[in-house]
Amino acid sequence: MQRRRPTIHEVAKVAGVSISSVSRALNGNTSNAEMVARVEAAVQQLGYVPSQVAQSLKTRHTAQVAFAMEDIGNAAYLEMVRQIQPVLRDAGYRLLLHSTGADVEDEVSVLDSLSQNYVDGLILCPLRVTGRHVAALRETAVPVIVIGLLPDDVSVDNVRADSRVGARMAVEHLYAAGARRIAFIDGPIDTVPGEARYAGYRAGLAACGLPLDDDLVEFADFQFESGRRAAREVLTRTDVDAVFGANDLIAMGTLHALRELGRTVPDDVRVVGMDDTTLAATSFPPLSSVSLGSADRGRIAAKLLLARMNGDDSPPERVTVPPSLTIRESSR
Amino acid sequence: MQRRRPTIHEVAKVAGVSISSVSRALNGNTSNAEMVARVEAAVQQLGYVPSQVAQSLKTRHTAQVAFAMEDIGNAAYLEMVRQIQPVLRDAGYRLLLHSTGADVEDEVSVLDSLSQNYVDGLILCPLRVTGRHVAALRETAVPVIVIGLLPDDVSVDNVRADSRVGARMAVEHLYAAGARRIAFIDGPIDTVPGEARYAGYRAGLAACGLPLDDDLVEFADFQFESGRRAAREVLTRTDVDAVFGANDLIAMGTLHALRELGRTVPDDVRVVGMDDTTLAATSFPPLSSVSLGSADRGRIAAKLLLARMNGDDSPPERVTVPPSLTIRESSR
DNA sequence: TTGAAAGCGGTACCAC
DNA sequence: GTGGTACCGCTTTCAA
Repeated sequence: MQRRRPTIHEVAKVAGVSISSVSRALNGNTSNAEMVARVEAAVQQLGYVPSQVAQSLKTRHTAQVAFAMEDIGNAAYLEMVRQIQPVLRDAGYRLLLHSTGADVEDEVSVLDSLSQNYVDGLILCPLRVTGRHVAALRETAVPVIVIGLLPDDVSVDNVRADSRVGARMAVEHLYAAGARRIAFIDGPIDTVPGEARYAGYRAGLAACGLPLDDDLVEFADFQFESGRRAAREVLTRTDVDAVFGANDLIAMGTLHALRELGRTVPDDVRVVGMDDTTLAATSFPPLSSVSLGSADRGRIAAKLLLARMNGDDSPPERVTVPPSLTIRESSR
Repeated sequence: MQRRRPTIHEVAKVAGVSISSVSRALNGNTSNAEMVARVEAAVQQLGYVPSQVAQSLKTRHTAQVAFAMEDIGNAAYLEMVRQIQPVLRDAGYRLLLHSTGADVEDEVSVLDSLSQNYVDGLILCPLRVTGRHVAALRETAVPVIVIGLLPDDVSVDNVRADSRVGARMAVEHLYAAGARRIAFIDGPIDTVPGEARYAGYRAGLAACGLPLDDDLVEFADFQFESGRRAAREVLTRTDVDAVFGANDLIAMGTLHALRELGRTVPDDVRVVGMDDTTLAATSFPPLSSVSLGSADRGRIAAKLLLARMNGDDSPPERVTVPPSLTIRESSR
């Protein structure tokens, strides 16, 4: 292993033709079938593979696209990846994943450098959008699609979810199922999703004519364990006949807390989660969950990016993917 | 956006020096502090970012590493990614993920082309190892680390789990807990893990003095739904007091099948899974599972690869990470 | 120290 | 149709 790779010159020598002819034959820019055959024989014999680095330098095109997100371990991003990957692969692009690790500086540096290097396009899921993000977005050398909220004055293609409406849907569904004391376990209130989901929860209560009771609300950090703790807190503190968890992990923690407290689901307490990850379908009982359309957002972003990389220069698009509720046993 | 990027020539012109000097200043190969300052000012002013493509062509070094696996959605691979990513990033490499989609052709083509292009190294998790894999492995232009089983005569660094021993541990644990009719829901028998786990299951039975009963064995495809179906099959076909699922998804499917059939866990039937993913801890009841050390394997593979890329040419290593069993309620 | 120039491995234009 | 050659943007000798 680790042998030096043959170059186009060696292929040319073996085939007894010029490098121009080799290049043409390899790229289908010749009509001489015999030439193609000779070149291919030489390629075969040498095990030649064109250097994509050299091709990129010349063609200014890397056949790579980056997807930068907070954490590849997050199920929602994972779902996006699974949608983005095939779309881009079919179009001949490799996908490069970049976990920013929730670091804003790192995110900006991805924009600054990654976006200008080695990729033909970038899909970015920013946690928060800072002034530096905006500045960097204006300077990028390649098309960028942002998944998530973006200030209105930034003219970049943008695909967003609507977790506010999604949260409201969850509350209205629980109300329709008969619940009147609907608890809410949110993520951190100082994050974009945490804040939007809380707003949606309040909107849902208002729409149903229910009062906002602070005893029914608790904040966790979008993880299973902290969700369980927060749920225990609320469940022992006040009367509850339904719990809406701000994501599926929190809802799963809630299911465990309920079980520990001897409450049954959905008879005593109904539960709804959010994100509709695979966790929801495999939990016991299967968890109702509001999907924010991660898969759709990923697919749409990929297609949008593809169009931009193909030279589409119509005005920036702003797509909002509507949420949808999947009702399973936990709230039936 | 989409402005043309400045090149080193423009920086040189603005700074009033030659491109050689710019290059030197940027790479710390000069001792003239004033020169560095002038160049940096020009860089700042122009927003210059060196083209990594051009650098790579010259230096034959891309600062990229690929990790090719079956499906990034699989929790075990995800865990590897989370370990590999930081190790490589700290060493200045970007990680490129490639989901092969369980397609052998695709896997080989990754070896053939990706390994020779655009990356300085490759970590590969092959599902099956074919003759073509072996041939491709001998030809690679960059270091490759294989995670998973590899024929002994292939001299490539190899980090492996021991799912055979892991499966045996599961069976012995279930036997010790009192089970005598231990069913096994395997993945496809023609995959490396499927085969190894089956062998481990048989070894476990033998060690416990239990007979091998074909009625107790069923094959699924490592997914939740097919695991559930296969479990139903076995559970309705014969007498069972324990089920060992070849991965956590299959075991989760088994838990659901048991519930549908009105059997309780662990009282009627004990269940053990494999891979010890986050699913195991959040399931109901929490699932006992054999960890194959995915995180460790990922970390070790990354470090091995780093060493190889740094020129380490000692004989190929073969590391085996031992399995470990985490006992939770499902088999208590 | 600094600048000129020769590549790295391709592509594509240009004469022939 | 084919081969010679000028780049792509950078690094790195080599002289000055």
